[in-house]
Amino acid sequence: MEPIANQALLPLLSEDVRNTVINAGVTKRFQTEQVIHQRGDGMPGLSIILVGRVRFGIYTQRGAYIQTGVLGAGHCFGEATLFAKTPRAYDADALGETEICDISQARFEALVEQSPEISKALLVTLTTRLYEALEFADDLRALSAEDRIVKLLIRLSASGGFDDGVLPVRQTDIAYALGLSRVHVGAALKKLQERGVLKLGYREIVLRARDANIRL
Amino acid sequence: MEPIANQALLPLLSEDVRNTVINAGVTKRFQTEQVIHQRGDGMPGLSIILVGRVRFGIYTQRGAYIQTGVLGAGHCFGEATLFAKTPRAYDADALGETEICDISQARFEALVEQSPEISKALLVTLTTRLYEALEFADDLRALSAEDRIVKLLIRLSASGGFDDGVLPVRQTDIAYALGLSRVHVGAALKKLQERGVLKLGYREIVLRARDANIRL
DNA sequence: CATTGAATGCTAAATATTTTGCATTTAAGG
DNA sequence: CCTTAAATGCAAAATATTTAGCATTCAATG
Repeated sequence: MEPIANQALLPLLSEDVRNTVINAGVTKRFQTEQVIHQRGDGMPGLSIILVGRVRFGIYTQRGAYIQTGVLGAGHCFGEATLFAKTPRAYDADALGETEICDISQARFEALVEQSPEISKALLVTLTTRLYEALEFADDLRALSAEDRIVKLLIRLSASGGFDDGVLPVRQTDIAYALGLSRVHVGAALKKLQERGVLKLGYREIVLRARDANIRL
Repeated sequence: MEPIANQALLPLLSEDVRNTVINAGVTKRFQTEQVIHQRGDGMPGLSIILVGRVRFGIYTQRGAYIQTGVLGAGHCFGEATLFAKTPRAYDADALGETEICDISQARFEALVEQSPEISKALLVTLTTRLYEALEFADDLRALSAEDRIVKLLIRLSASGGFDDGVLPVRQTDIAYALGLSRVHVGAALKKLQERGVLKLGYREIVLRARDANIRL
């Protein structure tokens, strides 16, 4: 799915520091679907998405994939390997052609020492993501599946420059993003279409009432 | 429920800095159930729990209460008012006799400027909490209600010094913490008891197999 | 020690959601 | 233009979970 989280790291940094940070790391390219790292990997360090999007998730014991989230360009990941000293918590793979800048722990620590700005930016990013995660969990309980779908679509619509609210989403994407079955998503979307909230297409959804009756 | 989150802020600070921080704030006492702040409140600043526990949650449109989490002594809250510039996201109230130290935004900024150590500690706390929140959301999908209950009990058991795994929990607490109905929790607990995993009591649960067949 | 409010136990009906399986539609490629 | 893999639509059965309501047990306290 789309990158939902706001407040990416890179835009929060001054141009100078941003360049310094990027130059301190090693940049690698990944093709669509290519694995960036796996849950359990050691290699502490901060990774920054320069281009593209990265999907995070894990496989349950029965082999089902659980998508935890998607981050877009400018965002970082792997903070937990630095600050919580834990191995990578999720499998990560590229959603399109993607460039990742990896900064080793040693390099990162030197950078932070040198530019306190980095810590501040990280605090903003992480706080935003924490509260988004909490809100996501709350919504799971407070909102119906239909409402959660509408909320997701509205966010998506608000996030990127899509013409006329034509969103390039597959129903499967919605199912993964929200942790619902495809069948349930399909049924909910059908109801929403009947209510005139949106119009379904092949690989796309046209959002009619951006502000439906949903409180974001 | 109990404080689940690890890596509280205060223990991560050196004694000096910890004292400086606490002295920079205004400490208030709260009785059980007393409201500390409400969702939407302005007042940016960092709040630190010196004594007791604080429960966070919101009310849905239909009046149902959703408990988002509980934080214990040493933890901080209100980061989002500083770093994300948002109003308080949750209603907060004291779970027992509680002492909260409030540090104004101005004071906090001065402190951070003076002791970079504070930023680092905050990064550790926030990262830990972010990944706990993500894991919580994942568990919602990957684990059955029974497994989530066992996981919660094991964590609780591991967190505090309870004799022989005798946990002072009400079934209602579990229901709130996990977002399940009391009936469902009761039924799941009964099954677990039949399997010999635990023993139910009045206002308490005795955990028999701490490591059940659950992968934490 | 009797009373009482809180906590638990239990049941049945209603709702939400997943699983399975197959049919149909769509866009892309040969 | 035909073929094909992916995406969607749909239906039925199985599960999971909530809601509502009431009975019972427990412990605090007067």
